[in-house]
Amino acid sequence: MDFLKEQEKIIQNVLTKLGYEIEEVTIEGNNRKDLGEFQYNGMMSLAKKYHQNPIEMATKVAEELQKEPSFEKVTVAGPGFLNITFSIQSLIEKIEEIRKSKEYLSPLPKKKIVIDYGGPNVAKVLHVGHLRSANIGESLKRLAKALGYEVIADIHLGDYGLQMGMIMLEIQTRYPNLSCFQENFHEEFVKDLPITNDDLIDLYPIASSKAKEQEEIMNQAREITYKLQQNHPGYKALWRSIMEISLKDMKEIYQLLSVSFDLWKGESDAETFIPEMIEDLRKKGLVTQSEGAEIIEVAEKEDKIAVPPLLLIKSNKTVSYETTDLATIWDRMKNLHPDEIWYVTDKRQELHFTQVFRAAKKAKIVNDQTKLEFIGFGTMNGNDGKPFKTREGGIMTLRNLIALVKEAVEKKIIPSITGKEREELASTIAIGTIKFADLLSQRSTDYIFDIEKFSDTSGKTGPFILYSTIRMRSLLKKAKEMGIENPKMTQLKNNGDKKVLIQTLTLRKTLENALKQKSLHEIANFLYLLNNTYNNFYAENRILTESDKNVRESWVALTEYVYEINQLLLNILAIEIPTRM
RNA sequence: GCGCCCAUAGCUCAAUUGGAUAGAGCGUUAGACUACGGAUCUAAAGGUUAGGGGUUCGACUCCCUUUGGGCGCACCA
Repeated sequence: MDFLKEQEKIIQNVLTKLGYEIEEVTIEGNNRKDLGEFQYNGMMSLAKKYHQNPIEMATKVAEELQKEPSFEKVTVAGPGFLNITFSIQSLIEKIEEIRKSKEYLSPLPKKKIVIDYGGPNVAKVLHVGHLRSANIGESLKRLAKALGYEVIADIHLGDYGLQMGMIMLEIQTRYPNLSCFQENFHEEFVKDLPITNDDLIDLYPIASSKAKEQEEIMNQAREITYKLQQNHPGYKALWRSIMEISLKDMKEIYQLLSVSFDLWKGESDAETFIPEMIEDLRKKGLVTQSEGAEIIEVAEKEDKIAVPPLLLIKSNKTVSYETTDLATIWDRMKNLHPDEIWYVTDKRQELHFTQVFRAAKKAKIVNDQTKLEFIGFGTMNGNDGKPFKTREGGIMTLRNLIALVKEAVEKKIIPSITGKEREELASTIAIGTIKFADLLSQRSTDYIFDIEKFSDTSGKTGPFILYSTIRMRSLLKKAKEMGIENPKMTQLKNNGDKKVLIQTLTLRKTLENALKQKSLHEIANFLYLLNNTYNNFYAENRILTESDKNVRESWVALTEYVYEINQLLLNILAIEIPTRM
C-alpha cells in the first residue's frame, strides 16, 4: 500500500478515536517547506462542522499523531494547519518494501475504456495539429493501463466525408483517363494511380480552395461524396487506393512517435451501422425534417444558448461526421461494451460532441451508466502566437517539425558518437523533446512551441530529464562494476537524500489525479521535480566514494529507485530513453 | 448578435480544485568544480494575479461589472 495512504489512514483513525467523523483524509505536500514536509488542512472544515475551535482540535490530533512511529514531528500553525514531518527510518522501510515487491502502482477498480484519439484525415498529411491528440491520447491510454484499466485505443480515421469527394474530384480533373473513371470498372484498387504521399500534401488545400470559390465544383464534390457513400465501384476503388497510400505514411509516423492503436477504424467503418441506426432513430420518433435535411433535436431546457440540432442526413443525402460519430458509438456499445468512451480532440470540437453525446443518450444508444467524456486540448502555436507554420508559411508537417528539432538536438550530442548511431539518437531525443514539451503545458491552454527553448539542454525540458536518467543509469552500471549489486536502503544522511524520498511519495497521488483530470502535465512536472531534487542530491554528495558502506549502498539503492520511477513515468508519457546522448 | 474560454514575474508556463509568504523554467546578476556523464548544482533580484466591487476565518480560484484577446454557433471535419 501507498505510504501516504497509510498515513492518511492513521490520521483518520485518530480523528475517529477523538470522535470526529470524516469520509476522506488527504495529506498534501507542504506549501511551507520550512514548517514541514506535508500538511493536512482538514481541521478547519471539521471544526466548522463540529462548532469547535480548530486550533484546539488540531492540537489534540497532533498530540495523538506524535505517538505514531512514522510521524517524526507534527505541529499546529495558523488557523489549524497540521504540519507533518515523517520519520526517515519508517520511510526507508516502506520504500524498501515497495522496491522489493516492484508494485509501484496497485490497480484501481476495473473499468473498460475506449479512447478515441489521433483522428487523422486520410489524404491529408499529418501536421502539428495532429500531434497533441496523438501524444495526449497515447499517454492517457498508458496511464489508464498502468492503473489497471482495460483500454482499447481507436484511431478513428477521418475517411468518409466531403473532403474525400473534393480530393477525388481534383484527381479526376487532373487525370480523367484513369481506369477508375471508366465505365465497367470493377477492380479493388486503382493500379494506374500516379499519386504519392507527397502529392497529398497540397492536393487537399488546392481542392478545398477551388471548391470554396466555385459553387459548381463544390456540388460536384458533394456528388462524388454521395457516390462514394453509395459504394460506387470506381470511386470506392480510388478511395481504397488513397487510403493505402496515406495509411502507409501515417503508420510510419505514429511508430516514430511510439503511438499505437488497437483499432484502425474510421468513419467509413461506421457506415455498416448507419442504416440500422437511422431506422432505430426513426422508430423512436427522434428524427425530424428541417430545410430538406433530417435532424435530431438535442436542445435542452436549461441551455443558455440554442444548441443546434444534430444533422443526421444532409439535404443532398450524404452524411457528415455527426452521423458517423453517432454510429461509431453504436458500434462500440454493441461490440466492445465499454464503461467509458474518451474523445481526445481539439477543444473547438466541444459543441459537436455535446450534440453527439446528447443524441446518443436521448436515443439510448448508450445507457445512463456509460460515460462519454470530451477531452479537449488547446492549439500548438509558433513563436508569433499564431498557428505553427514553416518559415515559408506552409503547413508544418509532423515530419518537418521532427526534422527541425532533430537538427537542434543533434548538435549537443557528444562528439565521439558518430554516424548512424548519432542519427538515431538525435531522432529519439528529438521526439522525446517534442513530447515532453507538448505534455508539459496544461491540456486546455494554447501554447507556444519554441524549438530553441524546448530543446535547451537545461531547464524543464525533455533533454534535461533524459540526460538525468542516462546519468543515473551510468552510475548504476559503475556501482555494479564496483560490486554493489541489489543494493539495500538502510541508512540515509538526511543530506538531500531524504528530500528525494519525500518527492517520490506523491507518485501515486500524482498519477491518480492525472488520470482523474486527464492532466498529463502533472506527470511531466513531477518528473522534473523528482529529477531536479535528485540532481541536487547528486551534486551535494559523492555517492560511489562515500566512506560509510551502508550509506553508500543506500544511495545506490536510492538512485536505482529514482531511475525506475523515471522509466515508469517516461513510459507512460511514451518517451523513449536513448542509450547515450 | 448569442454563448464559452482566457488575461498571473521581462518572456514561456504552474498553482494539489477555496488554504499559510502566488511558484517553476528561460533570461539577468552573483557563486560552486580534478567532474560517480558539468547537457550539473546553489543563491539573488523580479508580482497591487488586467481594473473595480462583492461573498468568508481565508480568493489567482466563486459571484457581479468594465476593458482587452481567443474560439464556437446544422448541410467542412
